[in-house]
Amino acid sequence: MPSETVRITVDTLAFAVAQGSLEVLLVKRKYEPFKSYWALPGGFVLDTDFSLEDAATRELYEETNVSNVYLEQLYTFGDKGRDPRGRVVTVAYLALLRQEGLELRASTDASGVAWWPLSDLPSLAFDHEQIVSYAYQRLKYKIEYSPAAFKLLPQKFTLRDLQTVYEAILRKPVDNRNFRKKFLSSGVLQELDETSQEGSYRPARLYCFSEQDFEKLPDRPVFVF
Amino acid sequence: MPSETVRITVDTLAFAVAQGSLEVLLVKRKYEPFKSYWALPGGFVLDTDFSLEDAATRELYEETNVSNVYLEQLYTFGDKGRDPRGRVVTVAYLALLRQEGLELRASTDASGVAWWPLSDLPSLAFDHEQIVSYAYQRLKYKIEYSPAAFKLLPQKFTLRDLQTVYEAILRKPVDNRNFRKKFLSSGVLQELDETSQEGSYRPARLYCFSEQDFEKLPDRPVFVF
DNA sequence: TATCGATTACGTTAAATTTACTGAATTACC
DNA sequence: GGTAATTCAGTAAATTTAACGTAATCGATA
Repeated sequence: MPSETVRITVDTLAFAVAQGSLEVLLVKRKYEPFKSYWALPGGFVLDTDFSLEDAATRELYEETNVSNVYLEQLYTFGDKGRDPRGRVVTVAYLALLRQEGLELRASTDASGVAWWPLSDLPSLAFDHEQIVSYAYQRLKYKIEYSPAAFKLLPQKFTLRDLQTVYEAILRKPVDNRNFRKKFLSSGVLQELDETSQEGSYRPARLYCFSEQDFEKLPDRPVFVF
Repeated sequence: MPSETVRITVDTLAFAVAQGSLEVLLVKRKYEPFKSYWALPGGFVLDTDFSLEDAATRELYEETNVSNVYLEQLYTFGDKGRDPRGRVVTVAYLALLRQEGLELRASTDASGVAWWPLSDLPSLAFDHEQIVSYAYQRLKYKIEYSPAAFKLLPQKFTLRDLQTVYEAILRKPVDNRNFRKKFLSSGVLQELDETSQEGSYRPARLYCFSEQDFEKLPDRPVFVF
């Protein structure tokens, strides 16, 4: 009665913002199916994985050497025929991180790992293009009502850094002054005593994100631009 | 390499509003595990199910005789130990429907089907209580930015009917006049030439929902009360 | 047939928020 | 000491929200 053999994988779509552009982390497949295609890092859930998120964390680490990142479940894909090897149900995860300090390293069953700009992706294995667009949609909404954007920034950042993240994700410029006003009046930013000298102009104040103050906000979109 | 045997089920949490109260559809289990506990309708994904949503639709029909309802994927639960029979990954679905015209009928492996008020549920099998609270959370947000509430109403309805749905889900009274104003000015309601006589007072105008006009709205919360 | 209770339906106003701006302050560089 | 570039402070009109008052319409009642 209980169905044929169904196998479960977890795939992770990792986002980061680099030089004002939104990028995703991909691995190049060394073997069939979809040999030499780029794909999301991921793989089969093992007996030793307590949770699906644990599995996603482990696979991300094994396939890219990336660890310690924010993860959340995205969507589960299970249509017949999405994997030529048989029925495979994939639980997709969304990861948000910074590129600095990473040492990308492909596993032995991959021939490469790299960041790709979302606006210029290669064609992907399986139905991974669908996962990418689903994840991007989610991210766009998420930065409006959650502290998601801060997962893409270092602890200390300037308002310009924060705005760059929003503009990269929204793909449109936002009004400098209204952006600052909305964030400063929201109370989620803690002003630090440090500044950041970027160029031959006025240095920008550094801030850090206050999780506690964020909790006080209503849980509906507050960072809408 | 590809893990132990993992089995996949789809469980559906069906919501409806009856007499101003939000209710969920449950089935009573006839066999172990969790014999005689109430649980969400659902079961194993079969080879014949093309998609996971197809599987959810089929299981809902087999276990409760309910068909033709709105379904959307909710979340996937896969922690070890959530099912005593072994590793079971459950893809949970959210269903929205009306109770009128249904003929609930339990399958042979269940000893009952019934609507339960969300505010007064029995203790549930597996981790189904977690699924219920996740679904309720989702529904609460969903009626703010999506036409979800209309899935719980007949084609023709009064503004009072609509308000009752919102109040049942939000669990709080809403200002009558502001509620009407917001919906009427949103443009998603088409005024009909009919009225509904409910009691010994002024009859209420009937409206229907316009999907097209809804599409024109910004995709952020517009029905917030 | 006039009044009453209940509910639908329409408006009004003050407060809060959003949007589109003006312009000053600070830095490195020449 | 001026210039370019960017950070940062603020203002004012337009829009939206929140909290109300009140008229219109029905069946029931007397």
